[in-house]
Amino acid sequence: MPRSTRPGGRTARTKAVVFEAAAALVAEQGHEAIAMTDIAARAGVAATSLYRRWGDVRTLLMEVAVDRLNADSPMPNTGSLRSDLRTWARRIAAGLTAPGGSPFFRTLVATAPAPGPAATGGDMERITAFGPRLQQIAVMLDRAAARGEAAPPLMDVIDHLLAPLYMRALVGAPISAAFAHDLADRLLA
Amino acid sequence: MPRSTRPGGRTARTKAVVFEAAAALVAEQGHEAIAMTDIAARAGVAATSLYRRWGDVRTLLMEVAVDRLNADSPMPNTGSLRSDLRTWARRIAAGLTAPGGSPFFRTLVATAPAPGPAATGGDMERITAFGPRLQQIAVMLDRAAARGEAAPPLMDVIDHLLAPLYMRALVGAPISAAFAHDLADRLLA
DNA sequence: CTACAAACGCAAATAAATTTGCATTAAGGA
DNA sequence: TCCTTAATGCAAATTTATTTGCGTTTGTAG
Repeated sequence: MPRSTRPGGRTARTKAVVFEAAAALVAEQGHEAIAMTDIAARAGVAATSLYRRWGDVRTLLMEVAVDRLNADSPMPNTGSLRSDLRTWARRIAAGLTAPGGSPFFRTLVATAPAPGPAATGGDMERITAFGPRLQQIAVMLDRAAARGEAAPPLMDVIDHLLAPLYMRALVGAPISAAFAHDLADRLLA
Repeated sequence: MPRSTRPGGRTARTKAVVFEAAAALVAEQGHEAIAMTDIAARAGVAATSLYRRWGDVRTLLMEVAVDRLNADSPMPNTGSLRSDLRTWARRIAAGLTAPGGSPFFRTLVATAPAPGPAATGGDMERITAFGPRLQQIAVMLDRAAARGEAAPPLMDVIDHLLAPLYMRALVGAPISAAFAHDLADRLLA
């Protein structure tokens, strides 16, 4: 299987092997016990290079987690919001239950810098990692609104679709496709 | 304000100062950059003792986080499930928005060992830290059932009350009392 | 093809964390 | 009160992580 996304530069190449090594370690043993040294050894690159490029393990692991979580699949566009949300929720559920799915979300949470002080004004975009995902949801909702369907606010999708799924991933509760399906329906009820 | 929960033993005394020091550090700078050394210095105890008692920083921080999150307030018992859930949700919201509230949940998530492999069977009890809380909810639901009220399953409370609240805490989204209130109502709808 | 600069590897130096051995203190029971 | 044991402090030893200096490789522009 040819890797399309790996243009020339040596830089990109080493980044690829480093990310692969780090991701493998995260999937295998979780983020907690991983040292910069481990990743370097597994990737076959000098630890020095990792320190120079990413500074510390947390930064590197966070980038890896973001990278994995944002591996974006095209948004469903079935013609009805309900159907769109269903398949989208199922897709997220599948991603979380996949081998090494939830470890990356756990890693992101653990490595992401603490959110700002009060958090009085903004929405979820404080964690930039979720930016792309939120954009996708917004597109889906906008399309529905354009069709004349009643679309829930973005924050509702976060609270009642994303939150239960991710929370279950965090604590290791089962995440079935049926559950994702029900969440979508419940959101539109 | 006298601290009632601090019985004699030197052991308990040092544990208290260590927990206080660790909690203060977590509240101030988050869990990510805290070393065993820092806690020892702040608590005024030898780092050696901390290593001997807790082994490593993660273990200690996790215990501290659990300790804080389980500082149990008595469950509301107003006579109606709806009212109970409302006040209970608001109480959690208040705890999360309080200074240093969400950092402890973030710490727990970051330090808790990765949940078991498949997670096919069980419920949320895999993370033992939530055990007490879940017990409390179960009591509340049982009381309602005993009164003849229709009570939602425990997992629904987790998915639709706890999840949105804690998820918002994780990402730094605003958590208002009104929001908690609405979650309770929505759960019973 | 050549020259340049960024990224890299390696080894040494440094700094920090963690362990270990031993003396001391304090709690609880006889 | 005295004795026993667990917990602690302290300093030294050890390991591990991180930084630094320098020469080498490798893209890329000219």
